Amino acid sequence: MTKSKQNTLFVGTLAKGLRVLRAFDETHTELSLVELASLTGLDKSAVQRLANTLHLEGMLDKDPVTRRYRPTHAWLQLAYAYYWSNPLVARAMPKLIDLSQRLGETVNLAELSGDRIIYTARLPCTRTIFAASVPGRTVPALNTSAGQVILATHPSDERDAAIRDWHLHAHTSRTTLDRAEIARQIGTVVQNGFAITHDQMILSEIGIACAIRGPDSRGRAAVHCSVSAHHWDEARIKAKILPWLLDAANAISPILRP
Amino acid sequence: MTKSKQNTLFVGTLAKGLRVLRAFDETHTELSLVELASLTGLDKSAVQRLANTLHLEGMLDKDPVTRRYRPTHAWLQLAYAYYWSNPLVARAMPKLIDLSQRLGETVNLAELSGDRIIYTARLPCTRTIFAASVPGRTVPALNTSAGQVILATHPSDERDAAIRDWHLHAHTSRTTLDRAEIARQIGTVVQNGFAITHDQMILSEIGIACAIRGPDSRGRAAVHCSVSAHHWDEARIKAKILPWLLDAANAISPILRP
DNA sequence: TGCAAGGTATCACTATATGATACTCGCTTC
DNA sequence: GAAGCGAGTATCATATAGTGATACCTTGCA
Repeated sequence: MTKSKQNTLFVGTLAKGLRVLRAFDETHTELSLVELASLTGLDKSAVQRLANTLHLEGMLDKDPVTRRYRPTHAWLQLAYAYYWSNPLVARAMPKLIDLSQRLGETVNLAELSGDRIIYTARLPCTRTIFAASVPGRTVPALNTSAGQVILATHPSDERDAAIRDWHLHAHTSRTTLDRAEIARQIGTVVQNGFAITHDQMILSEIGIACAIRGPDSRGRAAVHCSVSAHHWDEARIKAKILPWLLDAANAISPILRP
Repeated sequence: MTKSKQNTLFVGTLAKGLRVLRAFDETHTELSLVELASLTGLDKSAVQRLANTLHLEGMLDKDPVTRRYRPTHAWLQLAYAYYWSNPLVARAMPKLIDLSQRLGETVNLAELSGDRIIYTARLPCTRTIFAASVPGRTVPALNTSAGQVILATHPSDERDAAIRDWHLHAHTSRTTLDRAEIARQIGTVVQNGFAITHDQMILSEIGIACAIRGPDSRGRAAVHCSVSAHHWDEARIKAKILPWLLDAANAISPILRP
């Protein structure tokens, strides 16, 4: 009704239910009925039914006193099912663990998802902030070393289109928002085979990434390492981190090199 | 129709859509239409519509050649939202990281969910198997050290009811299925304040757990450590692991001890 | 070449979701 | 402490939106 539904293959009610689930994020950790209604754009009655159904189905907890809804453990179980369906994670995990213990620094598996990077596996270290210690976080690909190193493996026309069109977001005051500058950076990534970025997601953080290539040699994921600028400079990173990072990325890649 | 729907507050269509999502698990990583139909008990047409909707909404990928469905990154994003809604994880994470680096062994945050334990945060080490390296896995509480140590903080009537009624599952040939034996074990856990189990989830694995207590001093979660019986015996565990595990669990507990 | 199994598309029907309305309960506020 | 407000809950007549039977395609196998 609100918008013309595609056709008879589309179940609007289910789509609305998903809107309710997706209303929850890092800034909306528990929501009341009216908050859900305003976030989803659905009317109060609909949200009442939908949220109640999700509650009965074990997808939403309901605080008996405040009447507010929050995600349940079931959300994590879905993630668990996801992990089994993603063969890359299983192949990467042992290498990532090795790498993490060798470096003593935060190590991630990053995958491209549309124009964003999603961190699918994370091995945090002592200094890691919370947002970077749990999996599932997504950030604009162009703003991250992982995104840049993946993009650098793509044909140049796709690359140019991505640099032109993909979304950017200033997570810090020093996030690069200048697309020409990003294009230049990715140019050097193409040469080097690795990417290093500074201060993009949080200040004084350095991100280093190497691409994991598919059988077609196209990158769809990256091994990513995040370190503090207070403890590391580029020279030491290139000497002490990069070789291992490259090794790990290559070991994970299913590519058949002749 | 199939079963009498509760009442007008329940949206059957949404519930069916969730059935489709939950059809995926460790043994069902990608599913065809008819497989989905038989797993969910829904008819082919319904699954067709539901799966198609989930696909259009970005919850299911569809392999263009095999026509099979699989979970998308969105499932992990839900997990990310979950993490922000669970305050325990944020509080526990730094302590768990410390602990993991100090011990060099696999460390988990385990929470009680019905009669099961769900691992909400995991810090794997080199020897960790895949299933134990990704979060969201659930196992019967009675069969795990984490479940036992949590249950040991509950009033004895609840404890007895749980030991009598909760589900068990033999993951290995040596999993304890004798409820009297489990009762005995939990009895000693009550005395000791920690739990140690052998060979319950996989062979030659030793699980050690300490309870995280809520403000009412009731345990709802545990810090859990998993080590190999080839490298550790109980004496060394008690000397080298337990003290740190207890410390971590206490540090995470929001309980106010006088 | 023909069959079987799985995926796709269509359609008339009515069960099912809809959303307006009204009721209840806790709060502030005056 | 009455009045007003905001939020959650419950009910109901209506027609929209999901249903599931059927038929059509496509693919793989014998």
